Amino acid sequence: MQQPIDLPSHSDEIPSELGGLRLTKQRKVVYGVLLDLRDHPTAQDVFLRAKERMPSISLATVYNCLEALVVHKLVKQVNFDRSPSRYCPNLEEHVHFQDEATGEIHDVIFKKGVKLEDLLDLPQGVEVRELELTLKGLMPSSNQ
Amino acid sequence: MQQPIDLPSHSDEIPSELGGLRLTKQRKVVYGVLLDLRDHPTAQDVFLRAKERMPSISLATVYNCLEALVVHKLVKQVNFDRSPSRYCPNLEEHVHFQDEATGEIHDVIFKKGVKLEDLLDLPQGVEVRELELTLKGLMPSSNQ
DNA sequence: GAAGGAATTGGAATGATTCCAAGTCCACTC
DNA sequence: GAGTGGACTTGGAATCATTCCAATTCCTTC
Ligand SMILES: [Mn+2]
Ligand SMILES: [Mn+2]
Ligand SMILES: [Zn+2]
Ligand SMILES: [Zn+2]
Repeated sequence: MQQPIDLPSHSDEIPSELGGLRLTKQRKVVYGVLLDLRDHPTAQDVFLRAKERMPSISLATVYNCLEALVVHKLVKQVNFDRSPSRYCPNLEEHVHFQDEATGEIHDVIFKKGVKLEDLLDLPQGVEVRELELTLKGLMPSSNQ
Repeated sequence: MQQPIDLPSHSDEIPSELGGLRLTKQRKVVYGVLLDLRDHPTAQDVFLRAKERMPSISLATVYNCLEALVVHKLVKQVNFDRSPSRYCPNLEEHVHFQDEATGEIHDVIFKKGVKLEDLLDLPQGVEVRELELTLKGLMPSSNQ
């Protein structure tokens, strides 16, 4: 059960790939789920939502699709401690804040012009390839 | 098999507690393992090293001790993605850098005077309770 | 030195994720 | 427009770090 794009292949209006990723029906459903409600769902959450759109989809496929989307950098995998991974389609550089009152995860962006070197005492010459910053705390409103 | 401190209880020179944590033989062994080689070992690593000092210690106890040390803030639990947690006895505020060439994890401290608010566009009034920052990349020396 | 509560222990259970082998599907070729 | 090959999907089993549990062992206190 694999179907890359539902358009005539001679069309060049809609890509059958996205960032080098072949867009199968299942991958489109999974990606669509993430784009439609950007609440940082777990794989299980995505699975339940995807099933509404494609009842035949399997959990294994959801994991496969999420993995493919992450590898191709269309989606970020977000980890808070060792709880189930969450998935985020926001491609802007950003970090994650979890409201301890509601459990909700919010995107937070860096201020303009901030550089890592200004922040951290990194050893001379290190090349930072990946950065993950997670925050927990309370939002003003959730503060009763 | 639980033994808080090996000193007469009337002595007040060495605490039988540390940060409110009862120091049993096992907890001292586990904490000692972390202090002696600060290479951010996993629970499994700690277990193997602890067994050299106390062959009877169990993995469950190592997990229990690490948990207790973390709750009492004598040790930080460090997570890189979903790999096994690592443990760090460095109480200074710091973040973690993993050298992708060697796998080694290094402590990195913030520059003096850096404030989160200077860095991030946090919504007005949020109270940040926890911050975890992990980096991956290459050290200059490991660069060939 | 008995009692009670906390800590330790071995082993079973958990649960997110990964693995696997079988079945599908599709893009391409002839 | 059938045939092929390779990628993708799927259900179920396996993995494995971590947690749970019930029994036992240890202090600490009375
Ligand atoms: Mn964390
Ligand atoms: Mn990470
Ligand atoms: Zn996000
Ligand atoms: Zn550290």
